[in-house]
Amino acid sequence: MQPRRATIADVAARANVSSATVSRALAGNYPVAKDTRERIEAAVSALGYVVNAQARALAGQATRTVGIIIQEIVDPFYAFVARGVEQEAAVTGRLCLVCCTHGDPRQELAFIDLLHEQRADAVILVGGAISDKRHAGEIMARGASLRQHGGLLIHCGRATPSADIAAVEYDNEGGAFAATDHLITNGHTRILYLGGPRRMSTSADRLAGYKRALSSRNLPFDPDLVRLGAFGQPFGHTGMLEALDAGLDFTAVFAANDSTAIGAYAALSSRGLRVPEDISMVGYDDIPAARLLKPELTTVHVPLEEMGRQAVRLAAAHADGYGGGDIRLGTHLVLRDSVSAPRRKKR
Amino acid sequence: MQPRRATIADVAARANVSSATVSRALAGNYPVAKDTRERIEAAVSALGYVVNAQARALAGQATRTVGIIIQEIVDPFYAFVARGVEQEAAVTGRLCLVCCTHGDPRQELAFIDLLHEQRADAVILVGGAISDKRHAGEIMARGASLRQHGGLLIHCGRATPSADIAAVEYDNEGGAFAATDHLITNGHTRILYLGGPRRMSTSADRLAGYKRALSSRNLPFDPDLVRLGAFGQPFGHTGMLEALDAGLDFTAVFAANDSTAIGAYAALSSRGLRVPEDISMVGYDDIPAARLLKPELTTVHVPLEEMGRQAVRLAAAHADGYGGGDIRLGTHLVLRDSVSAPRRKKR
DNA sequence: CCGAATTCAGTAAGCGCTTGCTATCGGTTG
DNA sequence: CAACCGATAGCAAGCGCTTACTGAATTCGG
Repeated sequence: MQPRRATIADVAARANVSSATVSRALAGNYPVAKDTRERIEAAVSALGYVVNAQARALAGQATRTVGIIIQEIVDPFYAFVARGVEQEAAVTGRLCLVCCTHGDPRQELAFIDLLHEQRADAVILVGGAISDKRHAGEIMARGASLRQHGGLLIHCGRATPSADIAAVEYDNEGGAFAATDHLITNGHTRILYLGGPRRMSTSADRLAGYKRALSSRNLPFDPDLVRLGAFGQPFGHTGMLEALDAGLDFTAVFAANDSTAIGAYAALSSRGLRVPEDISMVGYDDIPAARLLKPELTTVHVPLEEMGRQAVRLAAAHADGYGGGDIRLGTHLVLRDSVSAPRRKKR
Repeated sequence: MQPRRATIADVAARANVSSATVSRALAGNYPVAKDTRERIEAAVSALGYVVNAQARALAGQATRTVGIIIQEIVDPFYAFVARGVEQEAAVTGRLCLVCCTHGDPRQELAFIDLLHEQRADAVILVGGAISDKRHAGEIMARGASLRQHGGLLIHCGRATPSADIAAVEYDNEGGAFAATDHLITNGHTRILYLGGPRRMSTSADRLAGYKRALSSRNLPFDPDLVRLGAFGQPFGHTGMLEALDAGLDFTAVFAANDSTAIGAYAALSSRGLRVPEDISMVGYDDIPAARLLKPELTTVHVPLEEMGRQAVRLAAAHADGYGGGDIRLGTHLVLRDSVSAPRRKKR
């Protein structure tokens, strides 16, 4: 049906040279006489020739491809990391494959395999993982296999269980510490920790920071003030409502991430409670929506894009044979308007 | 350095069969004795064999890949389309390459070429384009080339200038008409049209809907009430401020998209004006942030994800030889809280 | 004016996988 | 009992491109 796609041989024939010469003229990595080059270029455009990346890759060139595996492309947390990856990939002349697991760990494994088959220079795994021994084992095996074959598995903001897996981390626990400490500094002593899945490293680290802040100020840790469930608006809403209905005594809430805070805001407002007059709140991640909230949300900034960029740099370094070590980026609290001193004489 | 990557030949040797048999056992599209299959599977895992997608593609298999070209991955408008594409791609067993142009038309062309080289089944171009004859010509040429080679260029929410380019559109003008009409129904006669780049089809269509609504109600069109500039929060903010400072007489604003509306909200609030008591507002796109605003934004819903899905279906149909026609989806107004009747005796 | 360096082009051997065709073998038929 | 058949397996020809090697001009130092 379609006219057979032009190959390098067709171009060569039309330009009266050998295919080797065409290849070299196209790659530009070998001297080719100007006259010859022009004839080749003419033939290329006359034929509408488009090189076949597959064939090129097969014949020994690197694929110049990185894969990124995230949960959700519309979730700003992942989107920003992806943007960093995409940016840096473009800068280093690579293509970027984006895969979304929608939270399914098996998908995660399947995508790693897929990207391995695609001979991606690196596959970047973003975000916390459920803490599951078996799954971690599967991941490790793939990390080893990838590395053995010249590729690289990179964890981005996820605990790294193996030397075969590179990592770009951020100071998750430290951010949580800072956030909690800020609340304490403002006079809060009863702080609700709201949201985040139970068995996920990201959650666990944030909770750890919260606890450490409490204890470093000699405040008691009250397990009742920890309401775990999930990241995200829905849980933020219901979780907040439940905390309120349970008659818990608290003057501030540390939301496990900004989305959770958004849900919590709504819940509070539906009960006629104001932020920060009645309840102070801090979030985590510093997604753009944090500034859309009224009052604007005080939250912990995570260098999402930069993490993505660093991951690709790691990949590039690895591909070039430099063995860069793991990377750890800082987080910091962004002060906005959702925190104030607790009301006197609460009740 | 690394142990040479195992090939199908290695597996074949270890399993005492020919590479053809291994290939067939792996593909599962040809009878292979159970015993043989098992030996092959054992060899595969013993060797840690991973098929080479490049070689497979070269040897005649389709690449099962779609490419999507968007401006910005963190912009919800694009992210939702991308999500639809990604979802449907996953369902049909395809890989999805995401490329971001950051608004540079040359990047757009470069990415089309890149994806063509990758032999993507389809390349999906999302969002309005600047209206530039020359650029449109370049795109058309690539659309033709792609189609000639068995691929397909698909425009998603962008005017389609050529029969070689497939399209998934949405009723952009109709949505704008509905939004404006809604404002008029609520008693507004002086409506500010705010935002959107000058020479972009998306902008133009929305403005056209605005004008048609006006004229269908016999209201005069006042060019002063049209403030074009760009999509996005920054312009929404400055544009709104300028309109206010110019002493323009209006009681409602139709923001070219939700981001613009977000900026406009902020500008209004910084001048002590309330929505909708002082000024009513409608947006366009219905991104999640529209519900984060207070009051929640009345806006036009665009079936972003569905557009992405449809685009991939179109691609799949094309790859299978069915020539599906272009697709056009509807839009509808989502009523929330940002519109009310204009204040009596304005001044 | 000669051997050596330099420039440019061609030959051909793969890269790893799929697949059309052929070959083998233990039954089936009529 | 011979012609056949279905189920399996192997052979070998590519898919389109890169890249050692080689070879032939051309240029250049001395």
